[in-house]
Amino acid sequence: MNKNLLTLADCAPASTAEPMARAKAEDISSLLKAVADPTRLQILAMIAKADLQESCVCDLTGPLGLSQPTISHHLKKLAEVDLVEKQRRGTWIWYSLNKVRWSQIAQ
Amino acid sequence: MNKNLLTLADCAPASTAEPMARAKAEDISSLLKAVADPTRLQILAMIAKADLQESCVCDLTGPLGLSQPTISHHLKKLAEVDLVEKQRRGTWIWYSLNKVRWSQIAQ
DNA sequence: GTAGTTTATAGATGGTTATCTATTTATAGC
DNA sequence: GCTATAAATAGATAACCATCTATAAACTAC
Repeated sequence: MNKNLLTLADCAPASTAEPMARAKAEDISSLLKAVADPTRLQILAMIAKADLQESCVCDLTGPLGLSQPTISHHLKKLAEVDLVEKQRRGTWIWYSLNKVRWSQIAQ
Repeated sequence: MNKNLLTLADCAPASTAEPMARAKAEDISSLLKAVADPTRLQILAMIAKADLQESCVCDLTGPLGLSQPTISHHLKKLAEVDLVEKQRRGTWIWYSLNKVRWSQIAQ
């Protein structure tokens, strides 16, 4: 591909390099997908601001105006990519940010 | 919410703080959604590695194994959030990373 | 055990999206 | 003008996903 002249050369790839491995792209994508939801961003922000930086499901339903199963669903998505951790204490389950994971991501 | 005792107190929000504004969460989310696709990640990586760090649509179809309209669709998504810029030079349209935008995002 | 509370799961539904084929638009060279 | 090529757009389709209601599971207190 000639970038200097406006000739109609064949449009061959500019680089012979392989594209980023699909598996790696999908790995990064799955992490980003987990965060690329406005409700989950709000959940993460709420956990970060909460006392002891942890929240239970019932802390989040009211302020976010969503049902309990919906909040559970979002927390599960965040836990699947290790962005949050859960810890049961009695009746409640406390969700917190997985700081090891977050510092990894910050690279 | 009492975190020290296992009493069945009412489950009031731990913090009286408002959740992150929905509009802000949706803004961030739309940017992340644009990047949270494996094909678009591959496209960005290919542009970054290309000569002069720019690619045309036909540079990408072959290596990624996708049709021309599909690549155009993905580039449009990336352009909508200003992650890539387009510049026509004759028959081809060259896509490059919007470096101002990327450095903004790096914060 | 029963009753009450918190969270998870199952199933349904409407909206979004990644992909394709077919077509149109824009440009270059004749 | 006509032909060829690059990219965008339109329309269709299948997969995915955020949300709900209803139900189950786990735990506490009695």
